[in-house]
Amino acid sequence: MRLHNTLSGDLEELVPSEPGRLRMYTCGPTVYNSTHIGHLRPALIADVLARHMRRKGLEVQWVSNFTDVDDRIIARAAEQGIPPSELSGRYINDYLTNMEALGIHVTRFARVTEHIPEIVEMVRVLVERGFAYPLEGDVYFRVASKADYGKLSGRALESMRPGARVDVDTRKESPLDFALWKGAKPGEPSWPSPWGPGRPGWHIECSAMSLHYLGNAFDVHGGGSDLIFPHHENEIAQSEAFTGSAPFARLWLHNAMVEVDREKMSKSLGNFVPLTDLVQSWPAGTLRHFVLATHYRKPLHFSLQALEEARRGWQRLVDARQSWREAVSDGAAGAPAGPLAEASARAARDFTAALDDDLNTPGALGQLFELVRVGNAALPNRPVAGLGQALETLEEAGEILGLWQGQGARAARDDISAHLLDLLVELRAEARSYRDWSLADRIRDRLAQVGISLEDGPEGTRWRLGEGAAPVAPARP
RNA sequence: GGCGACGUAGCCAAGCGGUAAGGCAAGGGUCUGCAAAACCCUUAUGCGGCGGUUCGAAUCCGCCCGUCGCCUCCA
Repeated sequence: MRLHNTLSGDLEELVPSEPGRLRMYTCGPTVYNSTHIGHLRPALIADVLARHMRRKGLEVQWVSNFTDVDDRIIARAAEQGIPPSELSGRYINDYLTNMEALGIHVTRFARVTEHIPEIVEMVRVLVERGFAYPLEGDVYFRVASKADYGKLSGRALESMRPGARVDVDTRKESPLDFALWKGAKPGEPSWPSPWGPGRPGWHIECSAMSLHYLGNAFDVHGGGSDLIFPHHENEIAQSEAFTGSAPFARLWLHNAMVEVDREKMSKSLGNFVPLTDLVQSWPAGTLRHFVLATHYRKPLHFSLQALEEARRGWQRLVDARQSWREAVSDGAAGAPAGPLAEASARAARDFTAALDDDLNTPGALGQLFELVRVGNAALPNRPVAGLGQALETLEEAGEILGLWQGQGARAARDDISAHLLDLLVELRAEARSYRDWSLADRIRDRLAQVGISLEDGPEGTRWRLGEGAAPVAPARP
């Protein structure tokens, strides 16, 4: 498959350096605040990439991180009068809970505080080789020591405006030099090091942990586009200085930002909805559909209306899957041939081709909707030739996108509630046979109030769980 | 000021040189006790603007306009 590589600016064929195994690292959150859709996007994109590659038969090793020691974590913990580890633990838990609900499974999460020795060793080597220098308990990376600094973000050293947004630290050799290690101030969490007690700077953790778990020159490194500079630029500089070889990562995958009212959603702007609120109010499949309906390199516009539209579109796919499943288990599937079988083969092929083309999830979704239209149209005339293939295609493709996430439990038909529902449907059918429309409508209306919809068809009444969505609005700064 | 991404119908969104997928919304119809769901039909001579290359451009090139991001907090 082809993916856009930020390093080259071009689409490149993704060929794992180690046959049969894809090594991937994505930057996770700095855990000082709640998880939001902006954090979901890179994780979900990597998740779909992982599912797609696994379907191709590759083993995928996906590592992500929690930056759990940082200035803001320390500051917020102090505000709240709790230890930094308690604050970071809370938000790590928040992130993991949401990822689990959304069906995103990282192979390994790495926490900075659990990899201090690797980080210290890396900094030590960088100092030893002249790429970094200690300064009053801190250690800084010497940007001037790397001739190719700026190659990821396309910047020339002299073009940057030091101090544009942050005060320049005049002690440093160059304003662009960045901290690998920060000496501890009183009361701050710290670890021993050759330069005195301190903690890692912002960028070094990703280098140390990705190299530790994945080795050098791994296949894909991903994250939000706001990390290109300085975070990923600095990761490249220090990693390649440390290993003495390039590339540190072969392909750099960056997603565009999630926006609210044409403005980036971010923790610092405060215009975000905690992901937990969304996960509680919307089906996981809806949220996945919402994010995947926009190509990862385009800005994603967040709004409740957009979410509701995503929910309706997604519901169409879920409904088709459900009615096809029922038809197949009723023995309505016909011969594995004919127009629907052909449409299924075409949809499966084009779905895969779309994902192969720079992870074109919107195009892939379009293929599924097209298949649903053809399949639904064929459904009334039984037996339905090709229905088996259509269902299989829909199931598998939906699985790669994770659209069925969380559906299993909701749709369970073998619990007490389901039996009670069947009883109500039965009683209502009796009322209908007496043409007692007011009673029939009352049952339907009351069930609708609790989120269950009844649909009368030629073969009886179907019930399904609707999705009541509680309103959730983004906070404004 | 520099670097980068992007600009397609009312909204969202594919398209990567061969004559505009798909979703949502809207209108009409079939079905239904009424609904819902489903299906059928309708909705861009047009792809930010102006030039250029080409037999042919939403797709390639140039300039301009606009939006967003980054230029040491950010996914």
